Amino acid sequence: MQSKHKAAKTTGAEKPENRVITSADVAREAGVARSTVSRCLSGDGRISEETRQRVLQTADRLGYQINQIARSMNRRKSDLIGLVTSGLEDPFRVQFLHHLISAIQKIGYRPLVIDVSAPEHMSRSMLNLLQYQVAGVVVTSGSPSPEIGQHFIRRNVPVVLVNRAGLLEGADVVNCDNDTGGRLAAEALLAAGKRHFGFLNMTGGTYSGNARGEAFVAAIAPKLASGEVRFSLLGCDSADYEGGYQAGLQILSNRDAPDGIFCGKDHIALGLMDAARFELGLRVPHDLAIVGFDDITASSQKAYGLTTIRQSAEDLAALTVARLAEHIAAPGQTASQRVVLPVDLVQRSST
Amino acid sequence: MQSKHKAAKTTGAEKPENRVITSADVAREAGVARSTVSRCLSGDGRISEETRQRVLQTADRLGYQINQIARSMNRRKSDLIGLVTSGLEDPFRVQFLHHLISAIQKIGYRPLVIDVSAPEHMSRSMLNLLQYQVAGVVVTSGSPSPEIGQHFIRRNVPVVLVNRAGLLEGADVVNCDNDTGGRLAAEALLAAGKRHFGFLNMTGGTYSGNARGEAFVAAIAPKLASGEVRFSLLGCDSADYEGGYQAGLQILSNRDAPDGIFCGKDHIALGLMDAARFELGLRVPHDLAIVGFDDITASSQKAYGLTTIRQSAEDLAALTVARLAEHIAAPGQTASQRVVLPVDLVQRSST
DNA sequence: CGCACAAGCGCACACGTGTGCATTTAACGC
DNA sequence: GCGTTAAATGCACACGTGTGCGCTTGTGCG
Repeated sequence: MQSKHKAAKTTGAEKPENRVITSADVAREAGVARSTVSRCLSGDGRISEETRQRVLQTADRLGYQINQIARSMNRRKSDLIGLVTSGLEDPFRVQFLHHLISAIQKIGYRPLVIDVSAPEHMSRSMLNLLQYQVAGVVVTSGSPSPEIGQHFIRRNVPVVLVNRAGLLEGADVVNCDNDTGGRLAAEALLAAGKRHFGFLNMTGGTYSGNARGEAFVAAIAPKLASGEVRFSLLGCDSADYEGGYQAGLQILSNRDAPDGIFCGKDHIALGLMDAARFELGLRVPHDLAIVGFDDITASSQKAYGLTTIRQSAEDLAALTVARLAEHIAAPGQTASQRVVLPVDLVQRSST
Repeated sequence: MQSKHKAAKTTGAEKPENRVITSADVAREAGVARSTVSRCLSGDGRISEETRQRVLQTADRLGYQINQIARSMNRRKSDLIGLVTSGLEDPFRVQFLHHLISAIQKIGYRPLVIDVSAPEHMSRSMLNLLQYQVAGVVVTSGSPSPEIGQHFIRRNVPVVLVNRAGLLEGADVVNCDNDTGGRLAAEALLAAGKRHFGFLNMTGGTYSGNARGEAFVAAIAPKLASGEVRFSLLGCDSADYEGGYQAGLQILSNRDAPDGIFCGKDHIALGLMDAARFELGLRVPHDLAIVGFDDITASSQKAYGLTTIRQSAEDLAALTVARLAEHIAAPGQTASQRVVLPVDLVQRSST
């Protein structure tokens, strides 16, 4: 080994093509110590502008690429941010991730995606993130156990939950305003002149879905009590187009079906709408008014024109990264926070 | 420093909560050398089953998580696979990434996503991947310069291009069968009784788009020469719904518009279809037949029913990972390969 | 001209793991 | 019982970087 190194040195630039350039190479070439190179790169310490320029220029000339692995090793912290998600099937989540990845890169970090489609592996997968010395974690799917959360807090790794239940002690939570959303949906359906309401979401449902449904019911509670309106809790098997479609076939073939349905997610609403229009011959919104939640891109397409509660994926991502950045800037000193993203009603042709 | 360590040792298990468990802790606890722990974990070497069990059990009990950063440092190779993509706006790319991430995890690796929405940063961003000692790279967007590719080949890092031009010497290429796709599209439109064809894709276009258009033209070339049919090359500003929609408004308001249009991607086709149906009052497929490419999930929804050329995102991902796995198993010894994924026509109501 | 002080720089250690090689232990044959 | 062999294990170095601390060099003041 040692002799090999010496050989490489003595032969000079004979076989440079297969060697990886390290900071030592840059130092030698620039005629300074390796530590000086390091200080130039991190902008640290007391380095003369002249030396600094020379080193940076040399590094560039040699095509030096810093070894992030070695740097992470030394710092005991990488510049990776773990993204815990359950696949890319949910269109809104994709939109969110799109902006999130972009925002993470913008603050100089890299996203490390973990797919936890199998919920039983959730704990193991999240712990695996610690193996990469991640600088932070964003959870967009699944509900991490409090025990898992402790591991991250203990290591001062900030965790942000997005549109999830805030069970996790010490974790930040970024949520859209489900309460207002549910209320706006109720108002929209009331304004459309409907009187028999339904809330359709995946059976069992998620935290967000349940919160939206409860807010919806709370908003119509007075009229419900007076018998002025009716309400049915509806369920579907999956939280997507197909789930909404199948549920629509079943629910709407019933003679006493609701005429105003609020769906927990847009994708479900689109399936419901297609079942109503193309299978059961219902007119939307005349026979059935529909309100969704999220405002995914498909909802605004002419073929649908879904009235929905809009939450901005971009703002949600910005808030998430802002929380992370704050924790990273002051490790262990920033109190966890709960942030709520405003929503608004987007009126289209389904109400 | 040294004294601090000693203090921690002498106080024993007094403050274990804030220390990160290393393999040395496991070794001490299990009464073996640290190297033995390492050998147990990697399944390497000659370790008695008894020792092995005891070590693994101890590791589990202490909640030991191997430090991947340190491991990568030593191996000079991480278990990360770089995913070069340009955002998550294209639905088919999202479907592909979904399966790709899943498949990558299944072979024990982790995806590191790099967003190269700004094409001018492509080179820099790809080179940055080398900083993480990635085990491989998948390029799903942009066209890396040959010069960049050399850096990866030199380091024996396999690169797979997916549905991209195969300019990159030494890189593997996984493509869907654009030629057959273009031909099938032509046959479908001919069978629908159309005679004035168009090919709509983003102006300038991508490698895939151009290949599809050329194959389409080639398939109708004889009839074109005999004057039996006509052909127009159409363009739109963006490769998405909005692009197809705007192009549709402009193209179809023309009196001499095509009555059978093949689109480079489904998403464009959906926009075109909506413009035709809801803005210009055309009947699909009576007045205008449309064929797309990809078979994204939205295309099969009742509101669209788009006839399209289907490529399987899942198979595409499987082929991609298979190529990577082969290169990783035999570094630098596997010749680069060009793989073609079959496509087929999915007949729906738009033809 | 001598001394003090500050700025710039280099030495050497640490991070946690993998692995070649030497060493120890156990088993077996004569 | 001893020598030989193979299996099991431990030692120590290497990977590339960040950084505390001490050394060198230059400058200004008395």
